[in-house]
Amino acid sequence: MSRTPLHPTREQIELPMVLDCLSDPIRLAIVYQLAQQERVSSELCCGDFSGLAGKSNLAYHFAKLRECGLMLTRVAGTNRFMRLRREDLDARFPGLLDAVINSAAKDADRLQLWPECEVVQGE
Amino acid sequence: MSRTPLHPTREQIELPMVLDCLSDPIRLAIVYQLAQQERVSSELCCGDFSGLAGKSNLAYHFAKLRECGLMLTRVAGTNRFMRLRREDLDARFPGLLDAVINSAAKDADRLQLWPECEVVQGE
DNA sequence: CCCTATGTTCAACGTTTATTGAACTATTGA
DNA sequence: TCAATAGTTCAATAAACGTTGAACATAGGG
Repeated sequence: MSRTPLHPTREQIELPMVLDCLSDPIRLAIVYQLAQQERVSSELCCGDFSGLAGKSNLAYHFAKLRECGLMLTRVAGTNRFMRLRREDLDARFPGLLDAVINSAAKDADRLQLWPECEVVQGE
Repeated sequence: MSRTPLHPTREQIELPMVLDCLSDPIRLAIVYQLAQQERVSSELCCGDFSGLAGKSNLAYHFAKLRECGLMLTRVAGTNRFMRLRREDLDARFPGLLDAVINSAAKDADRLQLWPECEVVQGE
């Protein structure tokens, strides 16, 4: 198990890859939930997304999100804590992430985004 | 040849499909060039994109762009004139199209977007 | 009326993608 | 030390995707 997963530098983040990454419903849901966590400046770990797909399938989507530069993974013991690369994304593509997240929020029921049901944390 | 291609209604436009459509470099270039034409409120026809790919490949991408609700095709004689569905997209996903187009403009060289070279019109 | 220009449709192809379960690695706590 | 927990990696599969060329449809100009 590699200790610290590879992430692209800010300048290596490419628009088509980001859009492709966001176009998958499961990955969009992950990004959406991470965006909700931003507001309380906390992180989520893999297990918090178990409502979206199976473990190995989630690992696949996490890798995609990491490789395209959308999120950052921090290894802490047996957990992986994740957060959006907000600053890098806003610098490279101003307004894009917010537009996507707000659009997703508008269609939350259609996209089956119910973060408040899945994300239970705080204990 | 069907007289008027099918387009989704405004409400049928889905975020993941739009993002997926925009994630292909050729389609992103098409959308980018259509956005440039918006500013002089004119349309482009298929032949104007011949620098991007072969005819049948372009037809494939045009169909995708139409089916996901990104653009509108108007049949006029032997030509097809196309334009962005700006109003519908802004209504469904506020700020998204502009964010994508501005981000693409920032990376114009990396994405090989050179509309002023390809799009020669006005005669 | 034919010929040309414009664009679509179709079949074929190789590639990439998402999803699954099983095997694996690493860390923590008893 | 042993077992449980958290997550990754791998191989296999089926579906979707992008690209190509050939055939086709349609409209307009000589």
